[in-house]
Amino acid sequence: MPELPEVETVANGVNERVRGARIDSVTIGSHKEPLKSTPVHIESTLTGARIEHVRRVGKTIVMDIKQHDKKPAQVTIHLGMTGRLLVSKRDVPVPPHTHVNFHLHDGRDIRFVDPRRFGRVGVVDEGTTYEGPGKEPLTISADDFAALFKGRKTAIKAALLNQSLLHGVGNIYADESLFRAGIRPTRHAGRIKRAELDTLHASLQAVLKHAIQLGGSSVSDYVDADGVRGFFQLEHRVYSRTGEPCKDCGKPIEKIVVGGRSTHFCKTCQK
DNA sequence: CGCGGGCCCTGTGAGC
DNA sequence: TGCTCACAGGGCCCGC
Repeated sequence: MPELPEVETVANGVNERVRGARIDSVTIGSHKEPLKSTPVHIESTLTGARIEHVRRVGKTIVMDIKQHDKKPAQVTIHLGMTGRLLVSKRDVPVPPHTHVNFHLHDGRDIRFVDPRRFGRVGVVDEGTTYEGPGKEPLTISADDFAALFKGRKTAIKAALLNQSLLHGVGNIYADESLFRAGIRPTRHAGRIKRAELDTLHASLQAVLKHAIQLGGSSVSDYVDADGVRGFFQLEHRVYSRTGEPCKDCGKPIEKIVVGGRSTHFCKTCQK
């Protein structure tokens, strides 16, 4: 489901609701795929901990927690394609596909729900900090951005999706930023001129910031921590607009496969 | 090491 | 109406 703007929206929403709360206990479901750490490890790290802060690193939600007499630790929550993180009162029925349920001392739950089970919940050892696999798209400099693609033969779209380079960009925002920069998704990353990479750097940051302001993109059923849909899908210029007229030139938007993902672009506007 | 393809899952909607 | 099939915002793992 979610890319950087959606994860940021969820993390901020959950942070506002649960910051400072105490975790009494944790219920963990029977499926093992959604767990990146063992149930015992998750339970021992979370039980009795106070939630200091909830934030985003790449596409991962990070909960900073503190247990009495222990070093700070973190819970990492990756939403995969269909994951949600819901804050509910305990008497609200627990939805199907709830894999981890954090029970707060104040009577609320934080529920990790994920039908497809591509998401993951884990804990980071006390005293270490989760950094994510790559660089932050919102704060990377133009120089560092350009350096990521040097010598890479892969398509620029595939490079944008590579989380060990930049973390947080997914299929929607890769397509949207390439359209706004006028760059064809299939171009070899290493052969793109510096001036074009500077344009892409600016387009990517602008599109991500705009999407965050609008609460992310709601394609199908994405909702934030309050169950509210985002509105950035109304600003999509190419993603999921196959055959529809380009907003700039009027020619139909094309759909191909790049890096194993559906890729939308305008053959006239993107060189 | 870099890169492409297959695979993991369930739910939804298009098309027949 | 009801069924089948393709496809979905992600990422790991494998082989080349």
